[in-house]
Amino acid sequence: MTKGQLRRARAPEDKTERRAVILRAAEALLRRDPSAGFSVGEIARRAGLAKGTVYLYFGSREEMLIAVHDAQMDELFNTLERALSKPKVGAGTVARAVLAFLRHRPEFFRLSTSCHGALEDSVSADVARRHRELVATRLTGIGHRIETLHPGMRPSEGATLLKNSYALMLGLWQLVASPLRVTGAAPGEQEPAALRINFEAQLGVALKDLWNAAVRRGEGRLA
Amino acid sequence: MTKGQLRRARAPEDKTERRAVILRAAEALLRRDPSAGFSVGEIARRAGLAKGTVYLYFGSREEMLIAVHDAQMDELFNTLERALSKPKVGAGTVARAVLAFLRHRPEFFRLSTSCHGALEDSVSADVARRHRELVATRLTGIGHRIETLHPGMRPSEGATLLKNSYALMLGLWQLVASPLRVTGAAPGEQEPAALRINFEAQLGVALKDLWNAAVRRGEGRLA
Amino acid sequence: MTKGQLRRARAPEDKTERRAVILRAAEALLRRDPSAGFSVGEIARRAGLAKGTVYLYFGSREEMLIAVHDAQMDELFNTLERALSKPKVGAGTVARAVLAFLRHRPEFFRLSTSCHGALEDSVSADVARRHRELVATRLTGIGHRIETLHPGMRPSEGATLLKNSYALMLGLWQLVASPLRVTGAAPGEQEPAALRINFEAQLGVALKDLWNAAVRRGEGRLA
Amino acid sequence: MTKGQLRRARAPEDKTERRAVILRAAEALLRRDPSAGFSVGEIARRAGLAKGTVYLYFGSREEMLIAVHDAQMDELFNTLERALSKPKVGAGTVARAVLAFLRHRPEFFRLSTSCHGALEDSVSADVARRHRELVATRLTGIGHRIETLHPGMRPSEGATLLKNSYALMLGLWQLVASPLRVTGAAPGEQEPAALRINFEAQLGVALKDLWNAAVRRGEGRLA
DNA sequence: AATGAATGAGCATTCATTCAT
DNA sequence: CATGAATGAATGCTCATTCAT
Repeated sequence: MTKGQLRRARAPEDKTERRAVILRAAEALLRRDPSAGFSVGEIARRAGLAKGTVYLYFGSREEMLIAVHDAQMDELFNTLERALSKPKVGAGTVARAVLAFLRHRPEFFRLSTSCHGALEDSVSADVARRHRELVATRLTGIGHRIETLHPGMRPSEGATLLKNSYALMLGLWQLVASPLRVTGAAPGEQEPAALRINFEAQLGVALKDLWNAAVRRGEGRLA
Repeated sequence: MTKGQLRRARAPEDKTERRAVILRAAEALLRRDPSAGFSVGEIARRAGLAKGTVYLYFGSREEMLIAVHDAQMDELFNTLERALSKPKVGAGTVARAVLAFLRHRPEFFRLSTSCHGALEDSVSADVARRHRELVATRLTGIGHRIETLHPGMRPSEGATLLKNSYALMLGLWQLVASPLRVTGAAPGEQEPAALRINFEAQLGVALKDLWNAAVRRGEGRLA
Repeated sequence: MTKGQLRRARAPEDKTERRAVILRAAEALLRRDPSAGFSVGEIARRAGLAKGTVYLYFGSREEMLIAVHDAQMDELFNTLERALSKPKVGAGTVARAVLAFLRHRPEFFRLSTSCHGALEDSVSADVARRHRELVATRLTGIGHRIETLHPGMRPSEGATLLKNSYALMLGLWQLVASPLRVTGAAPGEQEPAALRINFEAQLGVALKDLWNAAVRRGEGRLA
Repeated sequence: MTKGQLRRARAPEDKTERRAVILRAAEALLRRDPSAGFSVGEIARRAGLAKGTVYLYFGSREEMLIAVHDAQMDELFNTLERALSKPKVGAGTVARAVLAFLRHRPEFFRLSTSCHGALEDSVSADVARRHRELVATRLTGIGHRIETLHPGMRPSEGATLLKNSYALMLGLWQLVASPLRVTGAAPGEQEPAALRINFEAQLGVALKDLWNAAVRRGEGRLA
């Protein structure tokens, strides 16, 4: 008495597609329902698959989360690369690009945080390594591009700048952006002013500070 | 079926002490055993108490975690204040102070991350508010101190600088510091170079960039 | 650091009073807060005593509940005796008296039900016996009175009539009276008509049926 | 860590059967071991299933109890219907049928009492409604049958009679029947005579009283 | 390949009862 | 006598994972 049962994925491309369906469902769940813990069961339901099927494509719940995260990071890196190809790039351009990305992927940092936990305990060394290599490769690549744009920069300073920028965003999000939609905030209740900041504005300014400092350091060496 | 049973905490000081014992146990668990999920049972065991006893001092597991976090944040803020009272403070001084703190509290950011999750769902609005107020108060206070040290700074720019600094640390930790002790890292296995950075060095530089940029902005206004 | 600590009950009458205070608190709790399970802690709180103190006066939670129940049964029996002393008693008089009692002791049957469970498992044979003897004594006494009023009745038929009456009330309450205030009954939601009866009216009629049948049986013998 | 693991219930009939297995286990537990609280764990053990499996078939412990109760009520109602189809039915026939039922389902009223409590707090409004509708439907149906048998009866008087009968049984059971098997009744120990009644005899007489009174009321109207 | 029933370890939480103070 | 801190067994429930079909 099997139910709707999707067409079986026989060809490799079908399998890739099936994998993607699951990832999309996971992403959507993360985005849509912040509270309802992302259980495998719920993800399967949204993907229109049975729970067991998910395990044909992912070794564990955590691997799946990491796969979603990897895909999103890839998107983010692509966004960055596009931004950096524009003429007259500066911290402003980059910040705008990133913020646009975040607006469409509001779950990005939540997921990032979850994955970080997963990488710590429940994931095979292999999966963890693959993930880190992906990040490293892209960081280095884009870092080089930045170094090219700013001749005085030393090798790896570009990647460092990127890491700092990413860190700033992630930390800032955790510190201030997310609490805004917290705990059914009694109507009329307010965040303390010291925390009630404009995530985007503050991020923009801080990114510029990091970026300009790095650029200037490079220019200093040239002079 | 009484076991060892600690001396009963009758006087208020005793109770405060008992509370502290639990918090210390939780802290230690967090620090020592990164994998073993911090269950109430395990914390109680380490505190030498029965599980039920913990619930005499904390309304729920999450409240307890938040209390640990609050205490650690307080420590961090105190560290900051001490650093800021020194003559000739600069980003370097602050960075050194913070790094020293983190070396003794390596679990700090893991806990911070956990609490962030807890604040999102499982905690009473009241507890959440109290926590945020604590943070806000200290941020504002220390922010003022910074503003005083740098006359050109505008009100709240000090707190903003602090938040950015905190965010940077938190994000950087999540990005690079913690993975270093991951999953029984197969001996000989190496982090990709692009990630295998010196957390402390990078944090120091980035903090300085943020700090100097803020200071300079202030000085610009004075001139 | 003992708190308000009531004056110690030294004299026997003080002890009796202390016992009564606890019973009253338990009763009030039962009456007022139908949901909040009657925990020993809550009862102690309402009595203005510490939990341990309660255990000085009652061997266990169940003993306490039974004591409350015994007291209430005594009241009910007194009510009955008063009703039976009136001229021209009939089922109507009795029913009215009982219903008046229930209106002031709406928790009566809930408690009765609880105690029944307690008697089954968690109470010492001694306490159970004492309880049953109390009931038996009063039933027999009042039964005799009824038999006196209706000359044709055989010995013990009075008590039997009483037991049937009590049973009818108890069962009817459980079947229909209590559900009326159930589960936040969605506004507009209605009990099925077959259940939505008037407890008092139905009880009145049924009691009369039992009563008249018994009386008539007696009269038949006389004729 | 798979144990014996029953054959999986794939077809709907299998699932129904599995559900029934659980219900039977719960029933048996209720019947056999009056003391051992009916925990979900124990029921699962007796059903030869894992705890989690039970939750595939019932939303909560209370839902399960209510399901058992519903099934037993259904049985009782069927018994009643059968009794009422016999020629020359009277209270005696009905009483005998019911008593036969109770002899095979001695746990019936204990469960009834438990469910009553559950319906008050811990059950979803939906489940509660479904239960009450079941009862209402059957009561009305059988009530009609009674009304048909006794032409003078008014609509709903049949159902009322049923409710009174049920109430009488339930109350009588609670008052006298169950205590008989109490707390390891010290050998030689006796119930007080006033309580040591013959449940069946007393119930039979009282039911007849109620029944005859109702019937007579109808006949009175016809005359 | 896909399914989804079954599993069972894991965990937070409650509360009657005890006993040191 | 009174207190209330401490206890810890008991229990309902979740959910990632497995595997028979």
